[in-house]
Amino acid sequence: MQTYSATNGIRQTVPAAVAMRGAAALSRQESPKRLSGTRIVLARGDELFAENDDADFFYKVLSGTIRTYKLLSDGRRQIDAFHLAGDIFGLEPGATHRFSAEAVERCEVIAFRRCGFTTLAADDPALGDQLMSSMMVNLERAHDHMLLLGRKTAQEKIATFLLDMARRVSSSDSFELPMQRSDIADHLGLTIETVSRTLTQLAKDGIIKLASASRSVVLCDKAALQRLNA
Amino acid sequence: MQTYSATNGIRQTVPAAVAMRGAAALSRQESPKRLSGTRIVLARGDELFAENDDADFFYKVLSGTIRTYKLLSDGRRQIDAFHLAGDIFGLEPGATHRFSAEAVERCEVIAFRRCGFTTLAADDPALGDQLMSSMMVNLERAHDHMLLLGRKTAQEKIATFLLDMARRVSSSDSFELPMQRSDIADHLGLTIETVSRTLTQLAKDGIIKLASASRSVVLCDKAALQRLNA
DNA sequence: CGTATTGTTGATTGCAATCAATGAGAGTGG
DNA sequence: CCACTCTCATTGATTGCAATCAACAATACG
Repeated sequence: MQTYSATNGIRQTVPAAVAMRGAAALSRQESPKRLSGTRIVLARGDELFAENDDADFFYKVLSGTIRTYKLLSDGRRQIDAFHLAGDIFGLEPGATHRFSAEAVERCEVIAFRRCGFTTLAADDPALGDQLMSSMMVNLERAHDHMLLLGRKTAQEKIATFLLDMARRVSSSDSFELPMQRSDIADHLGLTIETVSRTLTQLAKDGIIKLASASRSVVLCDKAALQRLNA
Repeated sequence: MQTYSATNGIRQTVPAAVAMRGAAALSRQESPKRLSGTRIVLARGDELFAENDDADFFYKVLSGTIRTYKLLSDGRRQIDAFHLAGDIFGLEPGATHRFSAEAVERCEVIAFRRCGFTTLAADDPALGDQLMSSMMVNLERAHDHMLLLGRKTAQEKIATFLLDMARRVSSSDSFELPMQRSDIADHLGLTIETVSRTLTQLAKDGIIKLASASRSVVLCDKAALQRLNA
């Protein structure tokens, strides 16, 4: 069952409009010859799938940002990754998803029906390679992130995060963070207060600049950040 | 270049015997028809590969325990996984390994030469599925572990770890831990002192029993551990 | 313009890290 | 066989980083 987290924290059924949009796109675009996906548009906060949903599809981001996360029974959340344009996620070894996925901001994604991998690879070898490669990239990012979560200080976590986001969302050292402080906190294993304090401190030190809106960041001293990153 | 960590912490070239054994096995076992690997035997502490080594091979554990880990420049270590019999690891998106691998105890592994994935899958579809599946399992474990590292307390981390090890190394609730406290600490993002204290406390609470050698563990109250795990 | 949401800042607490010392085995050589 | 050493583990005292508690500011939104 598709659900999303409403702002009040209560889980509700996805608006019918979202489900319909998906279904319409499916019938319109599906082709027998080549693996093609269903285009889905998500608004900020919409849920794509939840933990324990059937994993009949996996996804590729066209635009926007998706967060995938797991929850503990008392509500503590760990965002294991932010998926940006081009990223593939949601491929599972079992029949159900082991984490949830939501739109951080307005997103377009393509849903691919999951099928036997070899059949798929035989049908389209390039896609097979791409999928395998994407799994390996996701795993590599997970390894890096485990090092961050297990062994880095708050300052080091923020420095790593900023460098990583700069590399992924922008060609320059100036960019807009797509997510809010609570998302950053739950990704880095911190609280929102610590995220805020640490960013403020880096700004005071002249290492970064924060705009008044505080979603836009300029990396003034990348070398200093990289020193915190090692 | 293959190296291993000597007990004094200085990295040395692998004993010629190990390298030779591998080479001999390779020429003896390699067959053009079916993908076959090189059997390698590792002693406790031997290094299989290091970060930035060429990733020409990936590995499957036959027996024993392998730890894969990353280091920060100042020596802080994060063990991202322990690999037990049947586990596959070391497959990389790039040309080099992004983490190191060492034997926690005496190990037998098979090294498979890495080659284009589709060629491989076309050659042996079952193996292709197995590889993809193993990547997905590794990624799933990584997700679970990120939740642990980012959001669980010391007690919860230990509880999760014990339940996981029990499931993987033993059919019963009584088993031997293959690794020492420092390995557990670097896997869970704790110090050895905290690992020790937490295990002692669980024993005092009657939830587990530790033998004098303190490597052997009995889970007396699995339900209590599972409560800490959720 | 008022309200809800998101972000910042300050005071204090608490969990796990650090510092320090001791204990328990395993292996070695006299 | 028994000191001796070395590694690994435990336990205690104290510190410190980030969490928690609390209040307020800024921004977005209907």
